[in-house]
Amino acid sequence: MSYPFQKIEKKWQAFWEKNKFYQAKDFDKKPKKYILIEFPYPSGDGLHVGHVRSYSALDAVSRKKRMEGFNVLYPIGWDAFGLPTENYAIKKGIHPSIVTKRNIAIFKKQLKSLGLSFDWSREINTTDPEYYKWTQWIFLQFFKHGLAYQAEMPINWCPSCKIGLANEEVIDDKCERCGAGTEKRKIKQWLLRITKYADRLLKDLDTVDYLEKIKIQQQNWIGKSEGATIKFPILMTSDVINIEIFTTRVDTIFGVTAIVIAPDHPLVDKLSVKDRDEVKKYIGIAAKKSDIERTEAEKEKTGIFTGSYCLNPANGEKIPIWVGDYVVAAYGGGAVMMVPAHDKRDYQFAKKYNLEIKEVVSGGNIDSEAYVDYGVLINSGRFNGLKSEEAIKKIIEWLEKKDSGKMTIQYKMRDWIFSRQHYWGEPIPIIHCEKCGTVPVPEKDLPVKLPFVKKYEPSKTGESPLAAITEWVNTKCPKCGGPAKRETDTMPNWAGSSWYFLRYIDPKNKKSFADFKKLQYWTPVDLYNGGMEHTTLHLLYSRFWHKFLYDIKLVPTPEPYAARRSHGMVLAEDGRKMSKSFGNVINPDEIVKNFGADTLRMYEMFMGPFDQMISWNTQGVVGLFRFLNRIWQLKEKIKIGKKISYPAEPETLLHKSIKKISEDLDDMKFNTAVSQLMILANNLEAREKLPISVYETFLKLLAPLSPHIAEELWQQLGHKKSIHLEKWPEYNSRLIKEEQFDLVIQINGKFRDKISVSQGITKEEATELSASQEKTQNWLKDKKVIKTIFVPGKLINFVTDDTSFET
RNA sequence: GCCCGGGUGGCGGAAUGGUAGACGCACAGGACUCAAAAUCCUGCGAUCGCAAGGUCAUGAGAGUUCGACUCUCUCCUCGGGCACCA
Repeated sequence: MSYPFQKIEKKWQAFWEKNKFYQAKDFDKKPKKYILIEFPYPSGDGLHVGHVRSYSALDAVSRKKRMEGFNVLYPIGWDAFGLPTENYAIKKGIHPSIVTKRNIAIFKKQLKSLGLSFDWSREINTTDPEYYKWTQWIFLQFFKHGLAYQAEMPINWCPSCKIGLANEEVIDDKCERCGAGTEKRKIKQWLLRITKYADRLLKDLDTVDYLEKIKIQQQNWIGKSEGATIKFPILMTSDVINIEIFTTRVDTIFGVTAIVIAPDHPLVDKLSVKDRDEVKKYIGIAAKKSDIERTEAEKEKTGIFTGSYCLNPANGEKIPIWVGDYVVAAYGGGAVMMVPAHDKRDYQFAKKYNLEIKEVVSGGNIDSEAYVDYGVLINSGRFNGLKSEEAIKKIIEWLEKKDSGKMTIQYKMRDWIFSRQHYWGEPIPIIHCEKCGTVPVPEKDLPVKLPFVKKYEPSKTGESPLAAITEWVNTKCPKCGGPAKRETDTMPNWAGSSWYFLRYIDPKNKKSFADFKKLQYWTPVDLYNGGMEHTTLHLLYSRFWHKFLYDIKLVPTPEPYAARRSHGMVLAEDGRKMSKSFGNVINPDEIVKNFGADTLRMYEMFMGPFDQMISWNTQGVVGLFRFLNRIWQLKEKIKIGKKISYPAEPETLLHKSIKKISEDLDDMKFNTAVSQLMILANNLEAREKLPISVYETFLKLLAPLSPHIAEELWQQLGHKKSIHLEKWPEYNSRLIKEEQFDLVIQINGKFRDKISVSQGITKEEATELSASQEKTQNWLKDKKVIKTIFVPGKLINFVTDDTSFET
């Protein structure tokens, strides 16, 4: 017979909800903790066991923090705009708003069956006009501060979704959402000027506690590099035009044997081209390819000579100008100087097209391969003999004086393309007037509600489906009152998620997105957990929005999240991703039904290190179910123990466990916390009598990870108050130290024996005692001890003169 | 090609310079049962040995150290990311 998990889980879930003690109190006297988990996208597939993993983990942290006396905010909501819903709606012929509503209802029911301590009173939904009103409002602030702008520019175009994609949304040459190959297309797009914040987004990483790998990834994404912009004047009869290139290796400038510009570089048209048709053909082919296709590493680099030349400002040499599709227009001005001797890619290119390879940094053998490291300059005129580092400084100074170059900082990060030609998103609150131009919708007219229409398929023209709703599009200009048209693009789903954590703080506010005093109380978020896949998109975007809001004095902190951790994905039993098409999806409802929410949660905490990817194992679930059943049986021991008085046992293991579990929960090492609970439970089980105080402490340690059974057993003891309102146990550091410990005896670093000795043993005592042991004497026979290493509280190691027999 | 993570029993993993394999799963033997399930007890890296015990073993190889799963280098391999970033 298993314990009645179904009954008790429902009972306590209802009890907790009725008594509202997971509701966070604004301005409470207790110190605050804001614990945040990425809110789910309510897809039609329902809750994934991966959701359960991170939500349970952060729930355990939240529950422990409450028990430690904090006023905890652990909220939840729905990130519901976006393509999956729209695609599903199109396929099934159901309006996205209805699909969303239905999916949320399913998710909510599933989440509630897990007994997570979310503050449901603060639930938010990005598709709620009361919510997206403020998303639009923030966009208007960006617009008013010149950080939102429109530009006609090449974008990634997905021919299947019929939508423009940000670079960030193109994965392996393919559309992130539908998997179709992308191509290039020019469309007028809204962009957010995230590059203006590049330096601060980079620098302020020093002020936050993120996992190191998250910081590294953000740093690499922002990609600051210091170098120089150099002007190469084009040799033409008429006016002086320069090609500006960016390089981090000015020290190799005397080795330049060509300049390569991107096919879409604006100067291409101005060059006097030798064989215009041929060049045009090359450019035409290049234009069709996506960035990733063009710049693919394995692919052979191609290019074509234009027929024009320019001058190397360093030595006055005549340099041919080429067009190469591996040069990206959006980075570093879309032109590079080619130094075959000292760049692998250039070397390859030069070999292919028979360009000169001119060595200017010594140290390698350029006959066989490019030498890319720093070295000493040669063939570089007055700079010969200088080391690369020094030469870079000197050459830039020199070029600066000649007005041929200057120090430049480049970032890899580009501005954020913010337009989507889709229905299921926040309308961009802009009105286009022929007379007044681009006019923001007055704030009093917000929200610009998404009109409810029957047809929401993307139009084949690439325009948003909203463009077809003439009665919505045609409006009056707020400035001049004349006829005008609404912007029909919508926002990407990153918009609503860029600031949602601020809305939890004041979810019902009608006057502002959140009251400043409340923001002062709750921000920054103390702990934010999410997937690694959001490190460079969502995490960076929301930091950007927050910094902007900070600059216009609407939020009190420069950074939104004080700490960021990440969880690993949960894969299927076969090691693949869970997917309907593989038929390997685990439905959390089934586990809850058969074993209970506590078992599911405990299993997911125990299955492996939280930050690593892991495969599901249904067999493993049983182990945790057994464990909870054994805990259920433990109470039988209490009845016996109560009647008899007994001497207090030294509670070393209990106190060690309190310490270990407390630290593990803080460090998000949930698997070893559960393991320690098992060790402690085994110990309690093995006892003749179980003191009630020890049992109660055990239940408290169990409570964050397995809240229902802990509550039930707690209240069975006659307590009227919830265990989740109890104080978290503290350990007594005196009780952790055992008087005796096992001293390990090593001979030449190998374990040979151990003896039980008292804590304060000195090196002399330990040496004498160990040496007198029979085993030790056998091992040391005929050998001379030349060194003795003593590590207090741990071991003693005898090093002998002859180790040949040992190794 | 570059960047970031991994690689430890049959399996998930533990141990961040000091007894490798905690804890759990699977498996085997036993108890209980008419029987099965559940539960409980015992064993469980490989190898030699009757045993005591020894030897080998943390992807491979080298190095540092009294001592290396842990630190350093080279390589292999799996996973993830990428925008050839000049």
